[in-house]
Amino acid sequence: MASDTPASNSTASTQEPYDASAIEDKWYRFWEQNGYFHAEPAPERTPHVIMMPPPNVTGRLHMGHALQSTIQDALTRIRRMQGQESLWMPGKDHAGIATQNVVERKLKDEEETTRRDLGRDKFIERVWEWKEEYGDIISQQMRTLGVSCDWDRERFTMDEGFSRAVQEVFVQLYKDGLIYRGDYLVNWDPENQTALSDEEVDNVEREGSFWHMKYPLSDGSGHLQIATTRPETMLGDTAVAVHPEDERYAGLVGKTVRLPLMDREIPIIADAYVDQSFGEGALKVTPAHDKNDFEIGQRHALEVINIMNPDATINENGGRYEGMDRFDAREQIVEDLERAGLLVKVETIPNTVPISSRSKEIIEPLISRQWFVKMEPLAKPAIEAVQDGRVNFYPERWANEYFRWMENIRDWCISRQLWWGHRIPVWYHTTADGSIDESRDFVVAVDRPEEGMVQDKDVLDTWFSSWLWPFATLGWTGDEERDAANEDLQYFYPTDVLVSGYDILFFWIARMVMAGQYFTGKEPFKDIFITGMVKDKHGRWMSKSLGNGIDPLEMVDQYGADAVRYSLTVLCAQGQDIKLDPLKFEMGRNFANKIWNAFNVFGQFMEEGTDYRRERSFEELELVERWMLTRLNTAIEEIDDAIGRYRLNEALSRIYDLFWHDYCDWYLELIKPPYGEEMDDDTIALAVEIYEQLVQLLHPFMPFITEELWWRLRPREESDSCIVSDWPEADNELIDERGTEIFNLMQEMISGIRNVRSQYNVAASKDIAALVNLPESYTDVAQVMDQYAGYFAKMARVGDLTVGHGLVKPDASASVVIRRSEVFIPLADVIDLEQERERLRKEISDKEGFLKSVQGKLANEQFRTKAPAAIVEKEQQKEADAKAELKRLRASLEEFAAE
RNA sequence: GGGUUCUUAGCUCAGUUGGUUAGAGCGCUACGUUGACAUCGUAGAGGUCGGCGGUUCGAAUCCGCCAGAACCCA
Repeated sequence: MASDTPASNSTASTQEPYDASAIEDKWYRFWEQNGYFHAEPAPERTPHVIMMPPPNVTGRLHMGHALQSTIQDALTRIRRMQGQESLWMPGKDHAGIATQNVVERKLKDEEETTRRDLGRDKFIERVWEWKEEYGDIISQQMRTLGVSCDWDRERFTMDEGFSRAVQEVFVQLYKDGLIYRGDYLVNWDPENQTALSDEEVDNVEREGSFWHMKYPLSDGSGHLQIATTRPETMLGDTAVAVHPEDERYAGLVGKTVRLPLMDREIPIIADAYVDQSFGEGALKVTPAHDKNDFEIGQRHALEVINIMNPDATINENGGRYEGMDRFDAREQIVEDLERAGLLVKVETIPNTVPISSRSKEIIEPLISRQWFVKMEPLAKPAIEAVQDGRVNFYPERWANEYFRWMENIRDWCISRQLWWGHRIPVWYHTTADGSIDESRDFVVAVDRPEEGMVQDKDVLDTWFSSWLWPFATLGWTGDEERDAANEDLQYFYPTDVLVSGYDILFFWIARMVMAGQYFTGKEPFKDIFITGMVKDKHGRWMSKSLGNGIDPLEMVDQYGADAVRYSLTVLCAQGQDIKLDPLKFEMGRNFANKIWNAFNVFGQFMEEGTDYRRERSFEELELVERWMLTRLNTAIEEIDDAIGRYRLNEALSRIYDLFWHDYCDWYLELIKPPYGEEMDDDTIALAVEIYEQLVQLLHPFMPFITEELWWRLRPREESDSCIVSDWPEADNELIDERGTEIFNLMQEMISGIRNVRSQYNVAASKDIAALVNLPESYTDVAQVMDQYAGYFAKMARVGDLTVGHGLVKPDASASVVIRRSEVFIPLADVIDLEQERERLRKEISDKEGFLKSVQGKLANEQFRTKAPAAIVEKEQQKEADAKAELKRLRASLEEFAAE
């Protein structure tokens, strides 16, 4: 079964730094070929399902993908190790405009041809060819990150079944009265010549000109002054509006003005929409080219004159400006107005301009016949789902954004004048010459209802397919019986958590909730984990134009996939954006190197092919071993808890700390045999056992190196693998509280001794003596410290340790005070009395400050009565400790003073 | 104009329900290479938690106002 033989448990220790590139590809192939990523309905297990936000087929891996994939993979791997049937469903989005643009550009560059030259069918064929050739690049790139998604189930929004589901959905919504067709003002992208939804338009603040011009009154009694940022739209003006309460214009309402350049008479109307204080207080009304004007036009039954062609040139309604581009026409019109003496002034003002998020072209509002989804009925239950906690946002605050959008929702323009996408399932009768017969009703149906009918030429918004992603990927058809018999759908849906960035909260996440509820009756996921966005190190968006992008593949190449994953995860805190400096990947690389080398500490003593595990009672373990197990088992609970709250950075930091600062810095240092001696098998056994659990805890985050190391720990079954090993469980039997307290005290003493050594520049190789003076009551502590005097020797080069009660401080010794205990370090040959006095004075002064703050609290009657007893007790303990320490510190100082 | 978030060590940032004179990584200083790791170790310096007020026995944490930054929506 295993097609790629894993490494033997080679224990050969290496002196080389860890080289990620040497192992990562191997393990990915191993996992994939052994089917570990694949999930199947398994009634005896609980499923865990994540739907990968499908990247565009045109996509290349960027840091945002890397971050989100890493998080999804970590969650998927954790649940898999916890025994759930963990499905991470990958796929890709056909990305209508983006893909069409890419192929059009290619046609132009390579063949100097256009889609129109080719014709629709040929063009679509070419897009499919392109998709086959290049559409898989991002999936290949994602593999380098180690993603464990179920590639066997990979779906594409244009797959046959998926496409059919999209059409079914359209038909159903139409039948339910939630889809309608109409002539409305839409966001028109002149570059792509298609309508866009409101969400695809970015409002960008720019500096713009504000032209003030005169509209002469028809009766010759003067003129009205009007200001606009888009003078060319005047060609389509059909009224001038003033505020009904504006006294300046009270007498003018009902009169008409003569529209300059067009020589057309248009009425002066009163409408409360007009802002009296803005500009001149008089508004030119162009119902065909402005959203607000459109509404004013409806209220006053104004004529609607469209002056623009789909390519944003002026059409036949624009008089002599016909054929000019909108911006050329603007210049010409301004010039003509000036020549006619009708231009009053030009101001420069900040102006919000709508930009197509696709082409970056300025959007033109245009009256156009399009298909819309009525959103309000869909929004209502989607709001309730979040209110009722059936769907939860992490972090919670995103719920507010969601509500705000949902509550102010506007109908969704879903038709696009593109060729690449799901064709709208609407059919028209034709006349004898083949053109659409407008006198007969259209038919909405997935399949051609009648020979000779033609299908609507437009396609649907890409998001109209991706909002079905959570269930359409599982084969949903909309047919109740068939869906009930669909095991995948029944088992895996609804899903558990969606991981995505806030940039597509409205486009996609919110709409998925709606679609899930409407078509399946269930919310598509329980949790929504919103990540921050990856920015450059100055906090700017990464973009091609700025050239500030950091290529994840390059980083993987340089630091290793595990390192990239580590750093991204640790930096991803609670929805904050990540300001990424490539140097951050050193954190991950260094950590990988650390654990790699840590293996050698015991690995060098291991014999190949030996399973060192053995039964030993907890009580008979060495102190540091019991302490390490206590740390581990305490940490596991905290790690599980953090994961449950989607605080992966916390969980991972905890593992890092445990591995580096507990396991490496203390545990390994203390179990190391003296130079030239062997490590005994019992010690190896436990070191391996703990190391294995650490490696497992780390595996979801750094899968490659942990898989490699896992295999080196002992002989494994071929069918086994770290990726499917059992997630460590906290064991309360393996906690030694008293031992841990004593060990902690020893740690503090060792730190103190090291501090003294460092202060007096005692050579690292020089042995020193130390006397540990303990309170009378610490009989067990004295016994343990005596027993483990070796720890002081190893960690602080204390060659001669005395442990006892009531010990007298030797002359010329430094002292370290820890609560009620102290350590004397005789340093006759090196000690500098004045320096030691200074050190003690500083400690005394620090401690006094501390004591003062504690006593301040305790002196407060309110604190004693109102604070919880446990808190008060804690403060009392602190006071007692501080007093004891001060007493000893002062005594030491006095001794020196006497010398 | 409305909303959200952020402001903590030189830099980048953690800090769950308010309760140790605040933590990490990097950087900095000193020392260190008789074998796990210099992608390292040991020790250390460095912060009145943006400002002002309030609530509270107690505030980096909760509330209000102000200043600055970013984003979303109009």
